[in-house]
Amino acid sequence: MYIFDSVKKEKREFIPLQEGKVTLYVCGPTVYDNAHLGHAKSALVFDLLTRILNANGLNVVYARNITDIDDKIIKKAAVQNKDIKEITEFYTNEFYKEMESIGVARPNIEPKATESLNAMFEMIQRLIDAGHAYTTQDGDIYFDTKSDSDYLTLSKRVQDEGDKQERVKSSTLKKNPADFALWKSVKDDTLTFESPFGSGRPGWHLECSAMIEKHLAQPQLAFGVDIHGGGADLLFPHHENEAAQTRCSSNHELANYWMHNGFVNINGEKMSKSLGNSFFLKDALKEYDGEVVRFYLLSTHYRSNFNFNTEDLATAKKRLDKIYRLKKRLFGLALHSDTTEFQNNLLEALNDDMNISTALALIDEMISNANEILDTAGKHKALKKETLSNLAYIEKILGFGVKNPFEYFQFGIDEEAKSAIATLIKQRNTAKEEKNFEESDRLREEILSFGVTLMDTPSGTFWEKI
RNA sequence: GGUGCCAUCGCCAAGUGGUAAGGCCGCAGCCUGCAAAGCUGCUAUCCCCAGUUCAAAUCUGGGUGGCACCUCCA
Repeated sequence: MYIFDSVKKEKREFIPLQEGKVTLYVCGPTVYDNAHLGHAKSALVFDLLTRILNANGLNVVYARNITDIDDKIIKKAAVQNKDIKEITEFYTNEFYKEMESIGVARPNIEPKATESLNAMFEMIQRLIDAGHAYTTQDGDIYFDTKSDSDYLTLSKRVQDEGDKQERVKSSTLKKNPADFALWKSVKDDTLTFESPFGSGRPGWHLECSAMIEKHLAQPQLAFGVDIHGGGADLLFPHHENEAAQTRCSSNHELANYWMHNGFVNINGEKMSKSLGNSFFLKDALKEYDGEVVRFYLLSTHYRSNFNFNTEDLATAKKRLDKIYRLKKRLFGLALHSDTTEFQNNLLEALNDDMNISTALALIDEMISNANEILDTAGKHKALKKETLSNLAYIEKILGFGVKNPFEYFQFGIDEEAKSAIATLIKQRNTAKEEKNFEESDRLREEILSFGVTLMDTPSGTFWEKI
């Protein structure tokens, strides 16, 4: 398998630190609001990565954190006049539910900042002892970026002392504008923790380093984890700072491979609070099955910038529909076959830095071939076996086609409408038997008004949500 | 201002030295009572200019046009 390492900026063959095992850490959400499409994209990308690694016979230990200590959370709690914990628990659950709806499996480990404080304290102490951190007069503790000669080697930024730094009105007590907080001494009591350094709260960058050390790292290895991932915006300063913390407090570098997924834009613009164009996952899920959203967000290479729009989402649905129609065609059959050439090719494509486009092209080709043969030789048992096996493989490795195909095509149609449609179909079939096509066409128009389409097949008349 | 990324058919999107995958849309046909679905066929020389090479969408240089990060951010 090959992975593009966004720090070395090249595609590298993936060789795990320990044979047969992979440690993966991905920066998770700060739980103060619902997940937007960007969160979904990131979760989806690393869900896919995990599946591919598994398919290669590797045992993946995947950790994704929940940041439940943050100024934004405090603000939200204040605005809504709610308890901090109420906010974080609510949005953590929302996150889990939303991720589940797009087929993202839960990571093995989901550490929370509030549950990892001791690990952070230990790391701060070691940084202080080693001369990499200092305490200011007002009790804040900063990482001394000047003390790390490898600082900025990750993002390959040029240290500039110039006026650029001036625009950030940071604490004048910092030795260097680039220094970042490990511990913020806070006097208010909204969200503070007792520590050996007094009361306050930890800096954001610290939690990831500490969690990796606590849950995934082994001191004897050259890196804390095999793969560290996150959104492209995290490379600097977040990952740069994480890397510095780990480098200076332990005897190894943080990660062997770095992976950063591209951004999701809305109509060509970055999603942001200030632009007011955030697109929440839950809104997309009102219109489309979660798997359609999954398919759409995954259908473009993970490193590319992704421009979200509803037209392309609808197009993605049409492509996913083809998988489900083939599944519907073979519904109820329980046949098995050995690994097929298609499956080998699919994995090979995904092993090349997750080349999803090639993978989807292979799937389309497989579907076409299967449909063609099924059209002409309906009793082709060997092909059916092979096709079912291929569909099962697609489900497992990509998470496409996991639902009951009939239910999939009925997304958004309520029970009342369903029974009404069923009645009308019966009436129409009667009319058809009587060769009363005028009446059957009239009934079809009536059925279509439910926003569905009809298909007459040898095994009966079916409808699908358009 | 600094750093980096990108520019391929109407739209989405692979390919990164060997002569342009795939999907959507469109057109023609098969199938169908008619449809829908499915199937078949058809549709680009890769932003511009110059260079390297037997050979470039792919490498180099120069343009033009987008975008991202440098501040919390997936």
